[in-house]
Amino acid sequence: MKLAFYPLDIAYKVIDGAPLILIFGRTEKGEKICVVDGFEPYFYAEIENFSVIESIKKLVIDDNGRRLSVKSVELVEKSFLGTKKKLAKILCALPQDVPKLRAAVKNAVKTYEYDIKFTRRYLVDKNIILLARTEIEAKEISLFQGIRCFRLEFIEQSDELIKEKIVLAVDIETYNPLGKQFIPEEHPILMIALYSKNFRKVLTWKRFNSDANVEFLEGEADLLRRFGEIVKEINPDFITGYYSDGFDLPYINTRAKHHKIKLKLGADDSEMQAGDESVSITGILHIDIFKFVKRVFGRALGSSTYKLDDVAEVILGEKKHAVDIENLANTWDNSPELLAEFAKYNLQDAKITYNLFEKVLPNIEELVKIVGLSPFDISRIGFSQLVEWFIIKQLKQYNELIPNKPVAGQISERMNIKYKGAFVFEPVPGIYHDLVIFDFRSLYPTIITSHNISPDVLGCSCCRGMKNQNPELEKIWFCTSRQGFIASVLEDIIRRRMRIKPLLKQYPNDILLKARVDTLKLLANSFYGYLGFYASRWYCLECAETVTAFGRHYIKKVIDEASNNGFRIVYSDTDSIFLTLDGKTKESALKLVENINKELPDLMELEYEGYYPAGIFVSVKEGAYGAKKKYALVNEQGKLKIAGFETVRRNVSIIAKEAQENVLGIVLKENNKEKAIEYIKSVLSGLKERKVENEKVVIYTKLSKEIDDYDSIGPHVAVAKRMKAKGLPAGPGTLIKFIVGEGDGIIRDKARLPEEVEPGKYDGEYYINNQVLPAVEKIFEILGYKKDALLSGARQSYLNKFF
DNA sequence: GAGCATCGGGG
DNA sequence: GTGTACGATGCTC
Repeated sequence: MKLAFYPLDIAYKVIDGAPLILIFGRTEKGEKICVVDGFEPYFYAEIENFSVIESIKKLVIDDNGRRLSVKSVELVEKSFLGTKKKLAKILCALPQDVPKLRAAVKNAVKTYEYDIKFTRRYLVDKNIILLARTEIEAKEISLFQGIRCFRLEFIEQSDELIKEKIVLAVDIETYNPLGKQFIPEEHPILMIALYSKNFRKVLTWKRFNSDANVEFLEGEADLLRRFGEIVKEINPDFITGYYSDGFDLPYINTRAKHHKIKLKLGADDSEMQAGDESVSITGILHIDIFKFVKRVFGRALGSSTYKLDDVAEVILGEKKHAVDIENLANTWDNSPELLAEFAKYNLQDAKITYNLFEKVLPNIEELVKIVGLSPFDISRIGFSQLVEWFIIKQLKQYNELIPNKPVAGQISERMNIKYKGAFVFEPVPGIYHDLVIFDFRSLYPTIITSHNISPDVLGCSCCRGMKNQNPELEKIWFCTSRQGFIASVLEDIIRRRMRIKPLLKQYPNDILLKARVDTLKLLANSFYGYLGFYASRWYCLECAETVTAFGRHYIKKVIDEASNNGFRIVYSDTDSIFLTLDGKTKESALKLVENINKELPDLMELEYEGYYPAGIFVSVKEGAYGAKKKYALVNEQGKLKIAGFETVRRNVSIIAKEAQENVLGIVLKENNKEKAIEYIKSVLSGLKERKVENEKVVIYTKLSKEIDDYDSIGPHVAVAKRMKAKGLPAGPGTLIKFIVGEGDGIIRDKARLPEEVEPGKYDGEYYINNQVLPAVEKIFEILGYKKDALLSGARQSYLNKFF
C-alpha cells in the first residue's frame, strides 16, 4: 500500500537474528506508525594482497559461546585523502558484531568505519532526512503492540518538512529540603506541569486554593499515573523540557520505578529509556532544549549562565515566575495553602520551555536537513560533530573513505600543538573622530574555499615548488587543479547561504528563512575550528595554520592599502579594521573597499560596516598600548556601541554603570570634556553627600557555594550569613543584594541587606573609590585628567594611588 | 602554574 | 549501543 508520513526518529532492533531499522513517525492524520527496513552492518579493511580476503572470509571467533563470522565480503576501491585504497567491505550479521570482528582483524589489516552508529549509517547511506514528508510503498506487518508497522518497499522524500506538530513541554517540581542536593530515590515529585498548544495543566497531590489549571491527585503514585495518561492522550510528536535529559525525565523514571509503576509512554507501549546522558521515548521525539541552546547558541547568547531564567530572558524576553523555590519543601510541609504560587511557577517554567522550543525548532530542522542526522542527535551534539557529519553525509559523491577517530596518544599530541593565530593591531588609547569600520564577510570560510584548503589536496605532487601558494609557510601548499572535497562542501554551504540571503532581505520576518541563513553561517564558521580541533577525523594542522596565515595576509593587505590611500589605522582584529577618515570623505572609504574587492578572490569580500562620528579606545592596564576589544563608538543616530567595558557585570552598582554610560555619551556625542568633568563631579558629590538614592547603590553578587565553604568572606558572603540568621534562604546560586553601609571598619562588616539601610546611610566613599571611579577612570585618563581633577573637595585615596 | 577534579543545568 | 560531552573553573601540590 501507499502511505505518506513524517518520520520523527530512528532506532533499530534485532529480530530473529537480523537487525531491523525502525523509523517512527506519524501520518498526516496524526497516527503514529513504524516503518521497518532491513539493513546490513559493515566496516572496511584495507587489502594489500588477496590472500587476506580469504582469511577474513574464513574468520570465525568465539563470542561467549556464539560462533561469530563475517557474513560476506565485497571488494571496493575508495579515495582516501588524495590516495586510492583497495578495501574489503566486510558485512556482518549484527551491528554489535562489527566492533568484535574488527577487533579480531585490526592487528592484521587497517580497518575503517567500524564505529559509525548503525542508525546514522542507515540515514547517511540511504540519504534519508527525518521530519521531511515521506511517501512510501509498504506492506503492513505485525511487530509491536499499540502501533501499526509497515515493511518498507519503496521510499521517496520531498523537501517539505512536518508542519502542525504537537509539542508537549514538561517540567517537574520536587521535594528538596536540602537545597542543592537531589535525591530522587527518596524525595518525591510534588508537581508536574504540562504545556501544549491547547493544553496547560499542573498536577499535584496536596490541596490548596488555585485556578482551574491545577488538578489534584491522591498521592505521588497517582500523579505519575495521571501524567502517563495525559501524555498518551495528547500523543505528542515532540516532548521537551529544560535539562530534561538530566533531571525531569530521569526523575520521573526513578519515581515511577520506586512506586513500581510502568509508565508506558512510548508509541509501542514501551517505557522511557534513560541512558547516562539522554532519555528517549519510542515514537516521541524528546528534545532537551537546554542542551541544544547551550551547544549551538552557546556564548553567542551573551548570557552569563544557561539557567532557564537567563536564557528565556535573552531569547524570549520572558522570565520565570518570581517565587523563591528554596521555600517549596517548607511550604509543602507547613503551609500548603500557599502552594498556588509554586503551581504558577511550575506552569510558567513549562510555558517558557515550550516557547523556547518553538523558537529554536527551525534551527534544529534546518540542521536536520543539512547534516542529515536525526533531530534527537542533532539537538545533542556539538559543533565539531555537526561539521563532521555534514562532511560524512556529502562523502558519497566523492567516493571518499572516512578517516578513523584519533586515538588517545594522537589527541594529547594534537592538544599540545600551538600555532599562530590572527593579527591584532593594538589601538593607541584615545578619542578618535570620523571612524569607519571595514570587515571581511566570513573571512575564514572564504579563505578555505578560495585557497582550496582541504586535507585531501594538501602537498600534492603536481603543485610541488609552485610559488606564492602560502603567504608565510612555504612547505604547505594545496592543489591548484583539483578541488578538495572539504573546500568543495564548504563552498556549497556558502553559495547556498548567498542564494537565500537576498530572500531574507525581501522577507525579513520569515523565521524559517532566518533560521536557514543563521544555521548555514554557523556551520560554515565551524569548519576552520573543526580542522584544528584535536578530536576531528579530518584534523589538519597544516590546513588550520594556512587559514590564519591567509587571514593575517589579507587583513594586513587592507591595512596597507588604507594607509597608502591616506587613512589612519586605529585598530584591527582578525577580520575587521577601524580607520579614521583624516579629512577624506566617506565615499573615498567606500571606493577603497570597492577597489580592494576587485583584487580579492571570488568568494572573499570586504564589507563597509559603517561610519561612526566618534569613538574611544582605552587601555586595560597602565601603559602606552591600548587594550584589545575595549572601545565605545557612537553612530550617526547617537547610539552608543560599547565593547569590552565592564558595564554589564553584575557586581557593579547602578550608579557606576550609569556614570560610565553617561560619561561615554557626553564625551562621544557632545565632545565636551568639561561637561563630563562637571557631570562626574556631581555624581561623586552626590555620593559624598549621600543624595544618590539607595536603589542605585545596591550591588548584586551571586553566591557560588555554601556559606560555610567560603574561606575568604567577601561582603556578599557576610550578607548571606545575615540572611540566614534572619531565616532567609541563602544557598548556592542565590543572588545576594547588598549595600555597603556607613561607619568604620572593613567592608564586609558594613555590608547590609538593602532593606536594612535607611536612605542615604551608605558608605559614600566606598562607592566613589570602588565603584564609580574604576568605571570611569580610564576614560578620564584619556581626556588628560589626572590626580585631583575629579575629586576637588572629595577625598583622594583612590586617585592618589592610580594617577 | 601544572595537573587533576568537578561542575554545569535541574528543586 | 558499530557511543560515553566538553570546556571552564577551582583546588591541590
